Amino acid sequence: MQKQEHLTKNQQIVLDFIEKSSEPLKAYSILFSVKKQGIKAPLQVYRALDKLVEIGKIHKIESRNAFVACKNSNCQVSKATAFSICESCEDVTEVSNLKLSKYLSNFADKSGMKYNKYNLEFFGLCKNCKK
Amino acid sequence: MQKQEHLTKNQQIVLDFIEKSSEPLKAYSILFSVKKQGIKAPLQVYRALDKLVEIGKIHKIESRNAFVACKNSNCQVSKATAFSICESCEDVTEVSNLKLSKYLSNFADKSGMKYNKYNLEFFGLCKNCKK
DNA sequence: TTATTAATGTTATATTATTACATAATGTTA
DNA sequence: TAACATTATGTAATAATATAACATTAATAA
Ligand SMILES: [Zn+2]
Ligand SMILES: [Zn+2]
Ligand SMILES: [Zn+2]
Ligand SMILES: [Zn+2]
Repeated sequence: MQKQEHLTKNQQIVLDFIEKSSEPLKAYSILFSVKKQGIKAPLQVYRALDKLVEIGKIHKIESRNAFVACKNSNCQVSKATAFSICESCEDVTEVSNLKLSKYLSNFADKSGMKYNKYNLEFFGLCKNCKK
Repeated sequence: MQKQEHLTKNQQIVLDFIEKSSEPLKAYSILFSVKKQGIKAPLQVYRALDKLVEIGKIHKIESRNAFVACKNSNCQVSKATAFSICESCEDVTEVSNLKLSKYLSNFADKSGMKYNKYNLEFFGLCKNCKK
């Protein structure tokens, strides 16, 4: 039950741009950059972003209101995501750790709530910025 | 090395209001509600929120741009936070689980990055909404 | 006291995201 | 195919969230 094979034109334009970037991108900076490709309004970008998040091609870094391409081939849907964020240079990396994802996916606490999704953001200083 | 003992007037007004609420509150809804107490501008609310987050009295739910009072007496600073969020009724509960917090605080991956902070948000359906 | 830091008040503005509505493209079923 | 439903688009307007800039006052420290 794949979610969607074919991306529409706008979705592809936005995805291409995000995939080329080495850093998280904000919606309006994407908008500015894809104007030459015919995308004119915020809503066109937000709609593409929503869909790309839904199918797991990109993830939203909630604490930064920014978007990154999924670097983890396993993420077919954005339902179990973890990132490490450098508070100095704002570099963001998707954490891909099987033990962690298993631990969190199976996590259950006293609330009796069954979780079907999580997002985890780690903060610290990256190798470069630690020096 | 306590961070701050004494809250200023604005900080106290905002904190009181958040503590009374059973649900996460957004900055502008706080602003609207504390106008009768002399707080007039967004920045006054945002400054109070910033400080309250910094000293761990409240936490920001990043995926919702909303704020909740800390329910975990251990949180002196907002550096290791976890929440469960009902995607139906938007109820938010602070997860207080020693094993989880130890696991995440000690987490290290191949990136070699040392984390000094994290925020985790679980999503699902709460007991009520599951019925 | 003097200097320094932290908080405040106020206005304006920047940034992020959605509503509303009309239209077009695509997929499904008969 | 025709009829219908679903999904995506285009466009304009506006809502919601957050910060910059600057003047002033209060609290702390030397
Ligand atoms: Zn991913
Ligand atoms: Zn860094
Ligand atoms: Zn707490
Ligand atoms: Zn619920």
